[in-house]
Amino acid sequence: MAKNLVIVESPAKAKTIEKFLGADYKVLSSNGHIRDLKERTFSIDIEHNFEPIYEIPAGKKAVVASLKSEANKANTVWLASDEDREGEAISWHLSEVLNLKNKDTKRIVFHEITKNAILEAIQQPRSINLNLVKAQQARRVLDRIVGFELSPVLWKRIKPALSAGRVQSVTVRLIVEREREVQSFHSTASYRVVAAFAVQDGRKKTELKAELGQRFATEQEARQFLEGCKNASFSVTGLEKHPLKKKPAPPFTTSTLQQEANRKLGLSVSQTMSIAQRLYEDGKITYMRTDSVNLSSLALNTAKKVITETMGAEYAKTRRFTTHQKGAQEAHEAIRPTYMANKTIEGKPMEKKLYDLIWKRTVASQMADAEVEKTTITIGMEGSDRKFVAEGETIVFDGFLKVYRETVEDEDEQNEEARALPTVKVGDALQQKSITATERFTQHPPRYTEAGLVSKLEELGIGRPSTYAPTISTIQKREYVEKVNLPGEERRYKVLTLKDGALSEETKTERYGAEKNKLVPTDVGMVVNDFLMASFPDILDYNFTASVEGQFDEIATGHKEWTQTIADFYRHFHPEVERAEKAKEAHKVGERLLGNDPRSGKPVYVKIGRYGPIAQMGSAEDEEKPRFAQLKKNMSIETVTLDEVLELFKLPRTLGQYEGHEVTVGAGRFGPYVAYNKTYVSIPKTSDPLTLTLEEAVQLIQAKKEADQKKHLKKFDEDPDMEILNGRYGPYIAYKGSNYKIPKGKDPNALTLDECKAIVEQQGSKPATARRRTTRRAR
DNA sequence: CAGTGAGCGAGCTTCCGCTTGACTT
Repeated sequence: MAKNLVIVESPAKAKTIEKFLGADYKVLSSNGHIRDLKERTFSIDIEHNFEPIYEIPAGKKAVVASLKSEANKANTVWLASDEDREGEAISWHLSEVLNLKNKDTKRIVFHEITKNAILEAIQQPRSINLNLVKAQQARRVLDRIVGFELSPVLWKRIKPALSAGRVQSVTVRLIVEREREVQSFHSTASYRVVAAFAVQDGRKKTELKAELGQRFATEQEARQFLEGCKNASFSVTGLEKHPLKKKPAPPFTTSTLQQEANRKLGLSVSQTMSIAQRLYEDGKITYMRTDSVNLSSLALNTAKKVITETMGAEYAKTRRFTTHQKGAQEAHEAIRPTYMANKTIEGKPMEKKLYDLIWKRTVASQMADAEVEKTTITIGMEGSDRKFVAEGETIVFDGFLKVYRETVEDEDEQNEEARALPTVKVGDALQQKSITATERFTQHPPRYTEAGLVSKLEELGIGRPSTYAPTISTIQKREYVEKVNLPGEERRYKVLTLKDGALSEETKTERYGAEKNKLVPTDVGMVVNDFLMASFPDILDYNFTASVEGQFDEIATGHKEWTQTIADFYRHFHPEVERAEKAKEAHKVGERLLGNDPRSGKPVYVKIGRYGPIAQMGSAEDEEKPRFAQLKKNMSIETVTLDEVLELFKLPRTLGQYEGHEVTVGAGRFGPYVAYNKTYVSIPKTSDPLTLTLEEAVQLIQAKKEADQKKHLKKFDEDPDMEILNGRYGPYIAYKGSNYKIPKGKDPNALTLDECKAIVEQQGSKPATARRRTTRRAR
């Protein structure tokens, strides 16, 4: 029997550590937190000093039970959760729940999973830091208060099932504000002038391209300048060379890994995390949720060895990086290969690629600076003080660039690939080959990618490595933002070319502003954001998290009582909630009056309805009930016009009678449809619901009837619930709202009721329970 | 996956941070 029980947070970590510690130690994991505020209810007793009401979530009962029994058997329990606020709280909850207070219990910490680090930690046990635990409790309670008091206000004032919180609401704000910047951006044009000169470089003829140091605001100025160049002579007036050193980027943290995996491999934030998780569980990389750029001494040494052996000693340079990020807690190492000597691994293609990225980034971070010579050639024009400038780079020593180059997001054409320039000397006369002035446009700021957003959040100190991916998915699930591909637009631009003494003009077209996988706010996102900004400016402030973090630090150092901090916050926050809840305006939040219907004179609004953005004609006080119409996908509350909305009210239309029933055309959740005697038929995209005739509608109805007949293959008189249907994917069994697959090789028409029952029995009610679980989780 | 189609309405919804697991057709 093991005398010692060590409890860590992650099972993969437990496995590794057990190997280091030997037979006297059993290592188990808590799988993160084992206790939390009760689900579904507020669970903070405001009246009694904000006393939290904790519970062990259903999913954690089994873990807790097995920890309890092992703890009872052990002589000493070592609490080895991470060394940060959350980790300290995990240890405290363990100590409470497993009833360890009267036992020999020791708290230990380590930042890296190496044998030395762990043996050292065992030598330096301490007790649980209760101030740190209180700081975590304050964090937890504050988040619950904010989330559970704000969200219901949104249900009441905007629409049900929305949510707000310290992290997610600010994240949405970033996207909304960026979108508004994009929308209000006005592009301006200017003319960029580039000259190509013929140069004799040693024995070969080559070309030197240089850009005029200034752009022209108008075509006329550009034209004038080119005219002036016709007979001008050019010569080299300046030649500067200076050495430049480039340093490698630090090894990966969660956010930089997400960033680079997105740019280099096209992975989404959550894809990156799940692939990294597999690598971690296989023991191939260190922990993937970290904000630290620190590497263990073991890693530093082996990196040096690998670099020296494979590339030469001049390529190695040991570097220690330090974190400057706001709120970083550095409980783990940076993300790195566990064994630096493994340049490649076995695994699925994406696992290999992500590993390769991590390996290169880590190794590069321990390599020498790259040495570059930067050359700047200035070209003068006789009789003018305008100058052309050419910049070039040559690599003197590649250093870390041999292994890894960080991708920079950079769509600006000015920064062309740095290249070597031909050899010239000051005074050389240059012959012009061509000079062009090209119309260029300023560009709006780029919309956020998922990874770009994470990096912004990290910069602001909002959220943690473990929550970046979930936060991004929450705001998409709530439909505050969506990931879109924007095709961009075409535009025309002018090019003026001076060649062989003649000036010519050409108009070209280009596509611009195309964006892939970018985040844009929905109508609901914008309305919710505007409402929160107006009612809770403090919570939505980009510095809110940083400022409460400062207070949590004071609690952690024992300078403040946690209940006092929360009481101070609650005292001014709660009245704001009550005010925002009560404020009874005549119209709902986010409503916009577009004008009046020219036929009825009734006012036409757009707003957020229970099921999303809608248009409303007439008001609730009118005798006649108002009419509603759902906005189409591409419409936005902020920009839609009265005429566009009036189109929507042209449905439903009545087409006439068919076999004694009224035939109407409506627009529903799934697009336009024909309704007739309680049956509904979707209108195909090829027909226009506004001009559809009665004859065409009847055709659709008949086609649907036929399809329905084919659909019901078999019914059983003894059990009307059991049916064999023909679906899009072939025949299947439908029974009490669930569908079941017919086993291969069976003739669906020959099935008996008993056989069907057996199939239902065999496949069980699994599909229904599975579905329920996924939807529950989707909330 | 397999069908869906109202009317602004009860029910119920929600936070952040630690960690993995499992319905696969």
